[in-house]
Amino acid sequence: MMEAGPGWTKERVELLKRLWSDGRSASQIAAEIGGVSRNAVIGKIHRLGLAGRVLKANGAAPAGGRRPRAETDAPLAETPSVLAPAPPALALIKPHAATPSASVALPESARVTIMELREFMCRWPMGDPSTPDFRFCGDRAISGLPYCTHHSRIAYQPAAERKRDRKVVGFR
DNA sequence: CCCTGATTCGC
DNA sequence: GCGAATCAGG
Repeated sequence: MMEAGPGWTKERVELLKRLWSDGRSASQIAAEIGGVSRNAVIGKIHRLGLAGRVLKANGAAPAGGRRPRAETDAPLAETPSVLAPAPPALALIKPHAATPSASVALPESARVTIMELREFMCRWPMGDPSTPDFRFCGDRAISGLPYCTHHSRIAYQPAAERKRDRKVVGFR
């Protein structure tokens, strides 16, 4: 008894396929199946030919991919960074009234001033820039993006998803 | 700082 | 075939 080395049995592969097609991430699947790492899951996915869950008709950038194992010391090319998400309505920061008032009641949970903003903090504006209680979200931002996961979803809503969600989000 | 999948290559 | 290490990117 006790299967010592549970390889990719039929059942495990089936579970893998089901979870993957269900939209679960590799790490989640790995945790679900157990005994395997996220890399193992991804590797198996590829060997099964299930990779590329979301195919882009445009044949967009391969997104990811290790270099051909050579020229490790290639000069860093400066990426143009064309991404300009344009925050909801933050374009009018008046120079006046930037003084922090003391009698302002604001939740201390993840809400920071511009001085407290760090690179990995969410820059989602909260409140009116002209009022003293103007703060930023301050939650942990996605690396490379100015917003946290929650606000990134709001800022970068895909056209397909935007159609369904017609709720006005507004800042808070 | 966290995460995602993609690829390579020794085993 | 397997998956850790590494890579690119959000």
